[in-house]
Amino acid sequence: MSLSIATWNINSVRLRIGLILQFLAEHQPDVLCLQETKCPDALFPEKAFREAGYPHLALSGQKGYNGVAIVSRRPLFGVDRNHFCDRIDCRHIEAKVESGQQRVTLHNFYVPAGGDEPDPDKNVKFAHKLAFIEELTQAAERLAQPGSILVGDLNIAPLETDVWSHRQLLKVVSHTPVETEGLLRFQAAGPWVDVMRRFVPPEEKLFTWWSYRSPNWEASNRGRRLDHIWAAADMAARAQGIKVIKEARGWERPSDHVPVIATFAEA
DNA sequence: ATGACGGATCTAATCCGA
Repeated sequence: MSLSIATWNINSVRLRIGLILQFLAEHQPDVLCLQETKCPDALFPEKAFREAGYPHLALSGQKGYNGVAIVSRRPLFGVDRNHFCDRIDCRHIEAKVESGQQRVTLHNFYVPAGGDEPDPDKNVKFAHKLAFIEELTQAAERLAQPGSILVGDLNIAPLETDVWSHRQLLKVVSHTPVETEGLLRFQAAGPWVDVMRRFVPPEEKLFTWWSYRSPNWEASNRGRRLDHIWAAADMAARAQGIKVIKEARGWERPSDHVPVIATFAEA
């Protein structure tokens, strides 16, 4: 038996409920963590998930922006929402799910994008992003307890091979040194294991996001790895593999992010 | 060669994403 966890920045859960149902039918993850749901909880398409076999929901949504959700085939326990940078902006939700004899804690994050200008003195959005990562680092020990998995759109591509051109993206928000070093400090503070890179060597390019603005996303392949699955050491030891569902970028009216699935052996 | 797009919102132009 195994536990499979998927993460997907869906860019509107209501607009793309059809694509989500297709993904769930094809890949049948036990749990799906969504970001950018852009949907108040009262309007979440609960019925569609229930009918697809995912009746257990943990929601933190708001109108128009941000929003995270955990949908599950298995019951969810201990749902909680953390807030960062003194804002209530629906960027974290956590829940526990039964896995063998234990309960696994899932943290689902949507880290601020950070705007265009990578200078915190000129751009308050970038300052917010850096402060958010810093607060996560302060909370790392609490978040990364044994039995924990962290997923989500972290909006940072930390390794050189996490972007199509390391050199050309060094001054582009998502791959600047202050961000990548900050994210790696947060990871080390857990410590968290980068589960995707356990299975895809760091020498190999690996992307989860391709801009809408490139008409020819597949041929030009100017992607970035912005979505991540991390695990505490005990869970990382149980990781069996990951899948990046790249074909989802080519579906009708797609999200600009694709789903990532990780599978863990049951304790 | 970082936008040529695409989403949500007080449907029209604006904010946002990264």
